[in-house]
Amino acid sequence: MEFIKSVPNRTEEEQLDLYEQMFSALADKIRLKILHSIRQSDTKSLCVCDLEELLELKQSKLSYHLKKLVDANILIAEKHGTWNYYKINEQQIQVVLNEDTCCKIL
Amino acid sequence: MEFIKSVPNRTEEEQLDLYEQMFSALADKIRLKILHSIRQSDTKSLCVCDLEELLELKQSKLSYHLKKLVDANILIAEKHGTWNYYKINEQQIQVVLNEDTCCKIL
DNA sequence: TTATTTAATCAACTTTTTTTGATTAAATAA
DNA sequence: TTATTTAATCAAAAAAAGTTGATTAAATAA
Repeated sequence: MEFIKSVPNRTEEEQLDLYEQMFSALADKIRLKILHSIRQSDTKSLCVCDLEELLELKQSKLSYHLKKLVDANILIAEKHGTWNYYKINEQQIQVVLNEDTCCKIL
Repeated sequence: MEFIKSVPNRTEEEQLDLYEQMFSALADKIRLKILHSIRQSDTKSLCVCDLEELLELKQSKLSYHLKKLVDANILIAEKHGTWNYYKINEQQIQVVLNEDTCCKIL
């Protein structure tokens, strides 16, 4: 439960933290490939086991990288039964990248 | 893995390397502050000693971070006598960021 | 109930990145 | 010439990020 409190504007330091986290999340080939794979998928959403096959990476490694992207709010996780599906948070990615750049990269 | 070829004659793996390097260069508070300082300066160009004063960082640390930005082609170095001036390579930064994002961040 | 599947998390380890003070080099001034 | 200034580079240490196989938990199937 979140109450609307007088949340002060983000300080510059907090803003910097945010951008640093976003860029860090994008600064890795595996994570760029994950985003690209999700982008190109039919449902715009993939589970860990899909990515395991597609990228030929082991589960624990994928979970590690997925967490980085979720923490940066670039991916959103949705649980369906035993599966955990990940989709791109388009709004968040556009905080940093414009649509063109986005298309070019992901 | 298919990327729209903005830069011809590069393999997909090379493209990924390039974006990884760009994002890595931006994924650091000190380096974002360096870019911001240069952006806000009168001449859009600063030397190491200017940055030493502005950001209160020691010379060797600054040189390390400036090198990262130069290697990623985000900064351009110009030697004038004993001084080394750094300016932003606007074209390169726009490979990743659009103008709005650029203004928002730097 | 137990067995299986999916995926997060953990701890140990490896690799990469960053920091630090010292050294070096190049340009200029005395 | 020597001294000074500016800044790159180096090597050692510290810190952070990434990898790995094992364990755990939660959902579902048998």
